[in-house]
Amino acid sequence: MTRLEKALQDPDSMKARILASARRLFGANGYSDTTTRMIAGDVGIDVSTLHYHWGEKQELYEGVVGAVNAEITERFIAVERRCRGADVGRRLEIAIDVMCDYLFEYPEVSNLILFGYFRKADHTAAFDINITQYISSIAVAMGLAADPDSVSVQAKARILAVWHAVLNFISGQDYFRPMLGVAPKAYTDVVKETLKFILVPAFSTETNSGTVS
Amino acid sequence: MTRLEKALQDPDSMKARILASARRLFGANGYSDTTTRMIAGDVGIDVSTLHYHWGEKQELYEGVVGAVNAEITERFIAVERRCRGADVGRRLEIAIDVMCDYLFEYPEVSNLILFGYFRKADHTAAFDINITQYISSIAVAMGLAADPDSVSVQAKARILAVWHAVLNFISGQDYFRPMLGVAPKAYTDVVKETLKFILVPAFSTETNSGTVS
DNA sequence: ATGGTTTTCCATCATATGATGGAAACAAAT
DNA sequence: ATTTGTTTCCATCATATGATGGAAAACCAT
Repeated sequence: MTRLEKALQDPDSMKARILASARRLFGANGYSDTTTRMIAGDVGIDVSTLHYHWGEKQELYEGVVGAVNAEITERFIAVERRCRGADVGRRLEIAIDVMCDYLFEYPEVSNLILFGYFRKADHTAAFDINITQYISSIAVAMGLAADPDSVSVQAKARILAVWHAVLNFISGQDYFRPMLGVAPKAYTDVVKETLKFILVPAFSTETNSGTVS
Repeated sequence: MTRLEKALQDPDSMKARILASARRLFGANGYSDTTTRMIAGDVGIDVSTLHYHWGEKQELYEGVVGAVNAEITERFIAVERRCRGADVGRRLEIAIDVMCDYLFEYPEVSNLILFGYFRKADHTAAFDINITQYISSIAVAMGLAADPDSVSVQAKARILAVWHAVLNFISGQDYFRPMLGVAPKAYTDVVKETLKFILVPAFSTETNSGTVS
């Protein structure tokens, strides 16, 4: 194993440490409000060292997005596995619990996804956390469609609504928690409860075999 | 009426024209990615003319937020008026229709609200579009609480979830519409339908007099 | 130890941006 | 027409930021 290959895997490597700081800061401030000097300062290195390892700022950002994308894929697969055999209501509860736990643990992920909605930059390739690719498989996992190619517009839209509700509660927590007047720990429970309250009846009381795109 | 007073009311006044451009551009790009030169260029004036009328960039942004806040207040009052006498399900439908129509017409409003969630700047006074102040009155208007002072945490959280679902579908429309593969006009209908599908059953099948904060 | 490779930092550049001073153009009242 | 007050633009400044070259330091196999 060469030195370069090692650097890509060792979580203590400089490149990995920069990535970790970048992920946190991009998630907290967005792309434009995060400077390469901020990230370098957070790691405790000079800005030129950052450029040495990652090249342009955009490449670093793409590195962050790529890592987060891989993580999300992992979680979705975990949800799918845990959903097998359960009915629709139970599947939704599992999905809400797993994704809430993940996103509350890594709130920058939620921010990065939402930031992507606003970026003017071309929404191509590795620069966005692309939820598109997951939607259909989630619909199948939730029992809303038989196979990924025959998911109705309605089903896709409903998945999106669920997903968004989760994201906003996470990203807006500093905003909403004081408004609700609950402790940080209680907030996560309120969020889960609210999501289940809203989503489970909607998806349980219909057959969802109605309109097809 | 002095010249100054006139300038504040006339929508063709330079100050008003700057505000209109600023609103559109801040909404499209966010605060940091919108430069005073971009706004001035959009109006067709020099950047110093912009500063002459509005002072610092932040004051201009606060002007935008203030105007949008006033507009939103107006719409909420309209919703409340149109809801009187209807049952919970019908009230939700009215609220969804009115707010969707408004936000689809002025998508920058949705963006400005969501941008506020991320801003590190102190969340005080005139700088945020502050949804907090509306939540309780909406809960009452929707029939989820008897008076604004006794709105449960759960009811507030549910209002938030509804509100967010709307905002995300608007702000993310360039992102989601292609994914759903529907025409722009059809998209608004899909959004309304989806929101109603998800929200109405949840709020109709319970008494909502359960837990109180 | 030595020589080559890799990594890190200092100094610096080019550009973009928020902001301002002052001159010129314009408007309005007398 | 002259004066006074307002508005607009040009030139400019100070700062922040992305980025790079090159010297110094650290690392590593021999």
